Amino acid sequence: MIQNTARPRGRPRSFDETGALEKATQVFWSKGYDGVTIDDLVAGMGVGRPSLYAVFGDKRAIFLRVLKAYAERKGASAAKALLSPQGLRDSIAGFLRYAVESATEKGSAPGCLMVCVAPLVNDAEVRQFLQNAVAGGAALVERRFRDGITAGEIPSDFPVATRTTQVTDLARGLTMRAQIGTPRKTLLKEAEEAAELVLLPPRRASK
Amino acid sequence: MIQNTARPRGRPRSFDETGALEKATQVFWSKGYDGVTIDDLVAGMGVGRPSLYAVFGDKRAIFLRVLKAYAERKGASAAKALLSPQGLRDSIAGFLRYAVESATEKGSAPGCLMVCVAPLVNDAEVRQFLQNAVAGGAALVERRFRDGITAGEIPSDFPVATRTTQVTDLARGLTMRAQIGTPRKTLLKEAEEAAELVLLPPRRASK
DNA sequence: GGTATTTTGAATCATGTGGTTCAAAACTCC
DNA sequence: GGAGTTTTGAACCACATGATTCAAAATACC
Repeated sequence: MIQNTARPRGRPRSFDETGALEKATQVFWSKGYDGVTIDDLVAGMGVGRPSLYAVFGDKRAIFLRVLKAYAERKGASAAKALLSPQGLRDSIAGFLRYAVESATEKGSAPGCLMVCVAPLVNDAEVRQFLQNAVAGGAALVERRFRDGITAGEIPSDFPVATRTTQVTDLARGLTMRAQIGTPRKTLLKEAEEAAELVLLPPRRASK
Repeated sequence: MIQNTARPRGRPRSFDETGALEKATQVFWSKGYDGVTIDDLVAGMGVGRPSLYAVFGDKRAIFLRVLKAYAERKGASAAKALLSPQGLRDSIAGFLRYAVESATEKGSAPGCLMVCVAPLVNDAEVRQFLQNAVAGGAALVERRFRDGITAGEIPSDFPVATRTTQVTDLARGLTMRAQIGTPRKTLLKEAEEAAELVLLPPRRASK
């Protein structure tokens, strides 16, 4: 029998691993990648320096773990906002609203780790991860559009691919404006308007 | 009589002031604000350390000068793309194309100093400047829409304010995707599609 | 209780970084 | 050509930062 709750051998850790990573998220989020020092992480995560290196590795490794955990959480939330049973317009608006809300959350820094800070990190692995994450987000939106066609909410010749990148680009724009201090209320209104925009019927092919 | 070409008194400078600032632009652009060290600026600008401090001040002061010069140049170019004599759709598309082109220029880092890096700088004056610059850019777009109404290119009830922020948000989205490596060709196509989107006729008020 | 095992905090070290000093160099003016 | 003026490069300083070491502390196993 394997004891599932078996404690490991030596002195127990004084911190929670995933909890410390969440705190690290806040540190990177508020200071950017290059802006954080190891001392910032030590202070923010509540983990001693030697333990930090032993458990997580150096700054780059910590950021990668933070980024992946963050992407997973945000991806799940975005999927929930997008795919819960509701009309197409509510889905798209919900997606954009979620982007705005998480970028203007009280208690967190404004903006978004993946949209605003990660793209500036000069690291091949971060880049690669970001590109995949971006593609994943777009795939989610695209899927919702296709479901909308199946359900008859939009015509079958709706330009799904085009509108998908437009939704994500608009979300990026809203998020960046959150970063520079645009108030939540303004952005929420614009999220609704953006949803309406991308659902407008395309111009009929002329001739 | 004032001698306009009078050389100043002592040893002449070995660098061109505005030229050095342009080189500094590239340094900040490619490394971000927190990522650059004074040594990076010394190497990139071709200015000795003491001269750098004497003429420009510290890193923050240099960045502010760089940002202002950059904003002025880009603002002028954007205005040119937007307001040159052409149809409304070409104007909007030209604006978005310009955003993409300057964000994917060979020889410069990808992205945009004002859209991608400045928003992350944690400085009150930078923030204030950015907000003004953003408002100024939007005002330019809005003006073009209004001219379009006057010229009869769009109906007088066209939702100018809404579409204006959408154009700028889409531009931000395209620029951020340039930053993470989306190829110019893809983005240029999307710029055209974005211009088409924001010129679609709004839904008629129902009822 | 004693031993093995793991984590922790404090101290430590080498290096990177922001910023200054100072004598020599390169000019103009007389 | 000499005096006055400004810039320059090299050296320098204090401090922040990344990373490691090591004995003490806290636990499980026997």
